[in-house]
Amino acid sequence: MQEGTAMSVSNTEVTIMENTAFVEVKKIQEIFELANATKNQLCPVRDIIARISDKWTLLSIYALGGYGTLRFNELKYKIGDVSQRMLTVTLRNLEADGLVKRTIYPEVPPRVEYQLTALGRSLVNQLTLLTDWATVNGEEIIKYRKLNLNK
Amino acid sequence: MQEGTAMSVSNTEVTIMENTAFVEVKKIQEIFELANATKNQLCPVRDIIARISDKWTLLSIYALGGYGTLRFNELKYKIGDVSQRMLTVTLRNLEADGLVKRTIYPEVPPRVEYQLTALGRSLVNQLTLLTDWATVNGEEIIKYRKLNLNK
DNA sequence: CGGGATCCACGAGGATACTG
DNA sequence: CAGTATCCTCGTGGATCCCG
Repeated sequence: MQEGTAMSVSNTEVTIMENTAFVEVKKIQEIFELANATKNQLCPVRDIIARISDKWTLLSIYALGGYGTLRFNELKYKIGDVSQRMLTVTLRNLEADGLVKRTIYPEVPPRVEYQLTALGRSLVNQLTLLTDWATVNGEEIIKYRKLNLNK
Repeated sequence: MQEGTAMSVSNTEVTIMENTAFVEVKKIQEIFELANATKNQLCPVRDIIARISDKWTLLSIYALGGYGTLRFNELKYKIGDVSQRMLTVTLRNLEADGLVKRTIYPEVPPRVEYQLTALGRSLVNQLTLLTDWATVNGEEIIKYRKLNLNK
């Protein structure tokens, strides 16, 4: 653990392997090494994560994942506190990324329906796992947070 | 569940079930209904997701997940383009949430080491799945994005 | 109804300088 | 080395009004 970094690294890896699959650790290291090689560009992954990690994006994907097809105002109502502008911007981005399909019905008054594409649906499955994690561990995090608030 | 949407909803659910497990869809719907009942508070989940979806938070967790134990500047170097201030803020938040452990060695010059807690490591496993998804589908998203750029 | 366009406030986050 | 403190910029995102 002191100055000989070679030994401490291998010790660290052993410790981590107790809780994280070794192959996963390797994968992460490769991503960072790739990022170093290409000078501060954490491959498209970073860009993708940044995009979907947006607050309204996440909620929009969830809503469409949970309810299938929604009109603009239905979606707005489901999310609750999103402004009309931000929902529009969010949906346009999702459409441009091929995650959401937008269908316009040339009626009066106009009707527009949104639904996830196959790509979008495959993402929901991943995000659901993350939500499960947050549901299970949320309380513990809140507990820590309040604990540190008193310091 | 509103006026005449009962039929279209069940049709929609059938369509979705082809690609998403029914139990997952139900879970999402319950979350949104809970959010409605409690007036615009998507339970702690939303708060947690918002917190970890921060750009530097995500990268810090990944770096610590991939390399185990890192000193402040090692971490800064791995991430690459994070400012020293934002890394400090990010690590303080992660520490307050119980995801990262901060160890100070009272030496001169001072040495501070960061590593994930068990809670943090369990999160890495979830995030890795998300990264896998981004790795597989990243190209397709970029493709769509460029396609729409020409419009 | 489902947006587009515009204006503006505010807070995240970068740059710089200093310190235990 | 690992921060803290201060200042300042710039983009996100809300409010408002208008349109097809």
